[in-house]
Formats: sequence, C-alpha cells, structure tokens
Amino acid sequence: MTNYKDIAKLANVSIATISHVINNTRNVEPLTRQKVIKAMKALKYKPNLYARGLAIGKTHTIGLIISDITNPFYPELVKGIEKAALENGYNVFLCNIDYDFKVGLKSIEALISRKIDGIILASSQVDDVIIEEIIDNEINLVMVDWGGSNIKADSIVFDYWNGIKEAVDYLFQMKHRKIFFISGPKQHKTSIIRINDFKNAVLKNKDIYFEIIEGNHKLEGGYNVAKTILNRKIIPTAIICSNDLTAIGAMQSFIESGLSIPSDISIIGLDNIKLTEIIKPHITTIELERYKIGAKLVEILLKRISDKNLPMQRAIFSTRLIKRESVAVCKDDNK
Amino acid sequence: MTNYKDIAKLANVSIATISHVINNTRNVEPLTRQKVIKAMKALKYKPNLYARGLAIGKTHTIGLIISDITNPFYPELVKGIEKAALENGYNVFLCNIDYDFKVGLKSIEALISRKIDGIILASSQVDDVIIEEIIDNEINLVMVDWGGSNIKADSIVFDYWNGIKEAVDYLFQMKHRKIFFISGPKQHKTSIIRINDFKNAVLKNKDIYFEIIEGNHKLEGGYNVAKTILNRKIIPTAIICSNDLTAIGAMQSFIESGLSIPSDISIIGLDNIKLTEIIKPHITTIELERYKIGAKLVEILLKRISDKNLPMQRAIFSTRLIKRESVAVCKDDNK
DNA sequence: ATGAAAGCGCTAACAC
DNA sequence: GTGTTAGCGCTTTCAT
Repeated sequence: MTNYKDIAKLANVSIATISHVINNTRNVEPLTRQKVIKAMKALKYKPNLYARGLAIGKTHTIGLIISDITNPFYPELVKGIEKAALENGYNVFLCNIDYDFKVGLKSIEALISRKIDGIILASSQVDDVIIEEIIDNEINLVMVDWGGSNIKADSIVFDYWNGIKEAVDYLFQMKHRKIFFISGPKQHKTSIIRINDFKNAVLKNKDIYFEIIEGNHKLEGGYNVAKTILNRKIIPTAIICSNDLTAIGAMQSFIESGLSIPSDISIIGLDNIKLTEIIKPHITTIELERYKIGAKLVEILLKRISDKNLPMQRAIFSTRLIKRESVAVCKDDNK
Repeated sequence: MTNYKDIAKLANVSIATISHVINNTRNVEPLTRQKVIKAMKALKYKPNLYARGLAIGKTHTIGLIISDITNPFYPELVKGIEKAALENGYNVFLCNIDYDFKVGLKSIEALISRKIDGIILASSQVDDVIIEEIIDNEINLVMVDWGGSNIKADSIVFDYWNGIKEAVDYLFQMKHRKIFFISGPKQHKTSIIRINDFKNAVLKNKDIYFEIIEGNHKLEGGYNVAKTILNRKIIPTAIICSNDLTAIGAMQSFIESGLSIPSDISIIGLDNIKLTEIIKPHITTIELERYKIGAKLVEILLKRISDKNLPMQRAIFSTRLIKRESVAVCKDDNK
C-alpha cells in the first residue's frame, strides 16, 4: 500500500508534485518527473481510486442493472458494455435484479453509496419507482429500450417496426393468413410497442386473421402458451414471438404435441440470440443489433458524465428479419 | 450529497455521534439516537462507502474475473455470486477477460486500484502471471477449479471422478467398447484432470478401446473435432466431451454428416448447462453443482476477508451423471 | 517550477 | 454519554 508520501520521500519532492506528474496537471521539470516515475516504479505504486474519488467526486465506476444474466439476451450486452467500459478506464458493478423490485431498489442504494458515476439500466422489468429513485439522486442514467418517453433521461431504443414488418410480409408471402403473436408481459412498455408494431403490420395486409396472446418472455411462457393455442377454435399457421426464448419454448411444445416445425406451424422469434442458430430447426428471427449497443451505451453515459447539461441523447437501433429454417410455405388452403 | 456535518447540524450533535449511531459502535442515549435518525431521514442521507473505505480500509466490494460471460457456463455462476454478495452487503465488479491475458492483467490493475476486498477468479484460461500479481499485492483470492495445488490460495475444486466414472460405466453397460474423449485445451490443468479421470475410468473396464482428442471447450471446437473423428480408421460408438458446449458442437456436426444421435453415436457432455435440456436430443451429461457454488465462493472469500490468518480453505464439489436422451445401446457388434 | 496545507466524508482514538 | 480531532490517500488553491 504505497502512497504519495512514500513516493515523495523516495524522490525527494513534495506530494503535490507526485500528483501533478501522475495527472499531468502542471509543468514539472523533466528531471523531477523522471525521479518521481522511477520512485513510483520502485515502490510498485498503485493509485487508490477511492481516495481520488473522494477528492474529485468521480469514481470511474458505473453500475449496470439487468433483469437476469441467465436470460440469454443479456450476456452479449453485458460483455459489450464491460469491454467498452474497461477501454475507457471504467469498471462496472453488475446488478442482477432477478425480476425483483425490492432487489432492484436495494441495488440502487448500494450503487449510490458506492458513488458510481452513472447507471445503465437494461431491465424493462423495472418499476417507475426505481427510475425515480435514480433521477431523484441525480445519478446519470441511460436506459435501454424503455418505452416511456415521459422520462427525461438518455436512452437507446429499438425500432421494432422494420423487423416486424419484414416478418409479417414474409409470412404473408409464404401464404400464411392465420398469424398469432405471443407477446411479452403487457405491463412492459416494450411489449406494448412490439404488439402495436405487429398489429400495424398485419393490418396492412388484409385477409390476415390474427390473435395476440400474452406470454412472459421466458421459455416456460412460450411453452405454456403454445399448449393453449392448440385448444383454440382457430389454430394459426404461423406465430411470431415477442422474443426468441418464447419462440423456442413454443416450438418445443408443438413438437411434443406431434407437430412439425416448420411444416405444420411456422415460427419467428425476436432478438437473434445465439441459441436460435443452435437448436434445430434454426429459428428465423428478428435481429436486434444487440452486440453493437454496449459500446454505444457506454459512449452515451460517458458523454453525460462529462457534461451534465448536454441535451437529451437518444440512439435508435433498427431491426431486420433473419431467415433461417423455422418458416415454410403454408400448406393450409386458407379456407 | 448530504454528509455527517449536515446531519450533525440538524440534529444538534457532533459528527462522532452520527458515526456511532450509524455503526452501532458505542452507546448513545435513545433520545439522541432518535434525533439523529430523524435528521438522516429528513436529509435522505446516503453513506459514502468510498470515504468509509478510506477510513477503515475495507470497501465491501469484490472483483469477479471470468473468461467470457457469453459462455453458458458462467451466467448461473455469476448470478449466484452476485446474489450472495448483495445479501452480504457487497457489490461485485465483473471482469470478462475474454480469454485474453492482457485484458486480464489490466483488469487486475483496475480492481486493485479500486481497492476491492478480494477477488474470485473463475477463469482457468488465466496465466500464472495473473495469479502471482494478485498474490503479490496481497489481495484475498479464491479460485474456482484451478487444478494447481502449488498455489496457496483458497479454492473450490470439482471432483470429476465420480461423474466421469459413472459416465464410462454407463456407456460400458450400454455395450459401448469404442469410446473417445474430446478434451479441453491441454494447457489448462482442469483439462488434464478430466482427461486423467477418463483414462482411469476407462482402464478399469478392460476391452474398451479409447482415444483422446483435444478440443477447445467451445462449440466450434466440438464441431471441428467431430468432423475429423469421422475420418479416422476407428470410429467411436460413444463420445464423452470435456464440456457441454463441445458435446453440442460435436452432435451438430455428426447430424450434419447424416448420422443420428444417439442411434449411431452416443454422446455425453459435462457441466449440465441449461442448453442440454433445450436442444434435441436432450443431452446426457455430467453435472457440476454450479448453481451451488456462488454462495460458497462468497462465503469462503468473506471468511478470508475477515481473517487473513485462517488456514487455507478448500471446498470440493462432486459430480454425477444425468441420464437424458443422447445415449443409446450400442448397435455395433464390437468386432 | 515546486511546496504547504486545506479539504473530500468518514472512523476511532482521546478527552471530558 | 458525547465532543474534538487526527488521519485515511488524494487534489488543488495559494504561496513562494
């Protein structure tokens, strides 16, 4: 635990000089600088960012709040954020709130007490209360895919329209006329957005019969909803799911019921998680450019950190259809 | 940013009293305590853990170093660690070193500068140099599945023997006599351990022909190795893989080549990642009680933090075979 | 070009 | 039972 005092003694200068050579914050005689650097090396000096943070009020630390790292949507995102952060000299506190509001609140408190410079909030499960808590404490915040435009904070939003429209058009073109949508939980604004995009896309093509059924964005949800779908009066020939996990769960369920994918039912997911390329049939899905957004999130947050008065930042990421194996031409006569 | 001074002024007491009511570190008149608590609430006081850390030398922060959160082995582990940490008032810095030695070193430096109270090292990809750096800096350390017993640090090790023996016995009983093992990278000690356990298990049952082929513990590795296996003079009837990702990659490869799993080749994985229950056929695998170890890791680390002189801690987690669908009776005549 | 010293928010002797 | 104060490692103003 060597500190400025130690270095100062060894190099025969004052601690102020140490600080200035480390931070390049005023001119110092080349010779003095050398002495200091040599002393630092000799003593294997490691800065104490806590102390620095106390003095200047910045910790070079950010908090990342996610729903659940076990959900395959997140790892890639987390990796991207962490990488970008490290490259900029920041470290990230990871907080899995596990879909639990109380854990979320507790995490926020912990982050605030650790004086993080900002928070990336990538959990749509999160209640308004949590957001208010962050904003009340004047923590820099950037939100991922938070549908609410009433909140004044930087954000990244996904534009689902393009991908969903492509998906519906593609199914139409493959002769599907009975298309269901398994949504996410309706209390999430992002679920509503996807539902509306689906509706609008479907309404553009007349002759399509559609239903919207609520899932939960989890594997089990897709599985269960699929079971109920088979008991309906009208059975769809194709299904678009609000996320890939739902699509995979639904697919498993159909297969268990003796149906074939895609020959009996076509399925399209959303997210393009790695899994969609691993299971068979490979799943046709709507891609979110998830791998790109980590860097962007960090960029936005760091800009905000360095200038509180910046106008609100918002980045939009588009979506597109990726065709794989889970969609086939409809063999139904559509009568 | 309210602090002790503000509270003290409002409550009409000294800052020492504030500290003592917050930390319960000496008796204080109930009435005074009430005044202080009231003032704290009124001012929405949030402690500054940096300042506290500076004063007492503990930050209630730990670093978690992993190879790659995108590898399905990790999310569950990370989640468990983070949960246990939060419950104990700790936050965790996540460091994905992405199989890159330099990133690892940089991460260590960052963690040291942030004065973490300890590090959980869950990456077998990590070089000795990194471990030395941690130990040199007298950082509390607990390692996961690090085969080297020469390093004096707390650790959790997996006992692969039981699971691997069960796997081999099971295959033998299913009449398999040509069993290959696709290993992890041989420079990892944990790979070597698994290889040796496999060898020993196989040698117990005479009549088994076996080969060991090096993979890389990734999907692509399993895929590629499987291709080469089909070109060998002797083709196995069953394969045990050093991890599930390898097993899945190999399975995909075989299926692409027109073989059926398990009727043509039986496959067993290791780790029991969620994926093994999602893809078809569900993969028979050797389970690591991965979900349990997060809490144990945190427990070990916190014990070490609270007492540097504790004797070395080592927890052993067993493994066992989980039978699913990727193994069948060998239809080969074993001639 | 360099140094002395105050102060960041907190803890913990030491005094009373 | 409570207050005063030095000090944790660092930055930065003010002197020199």
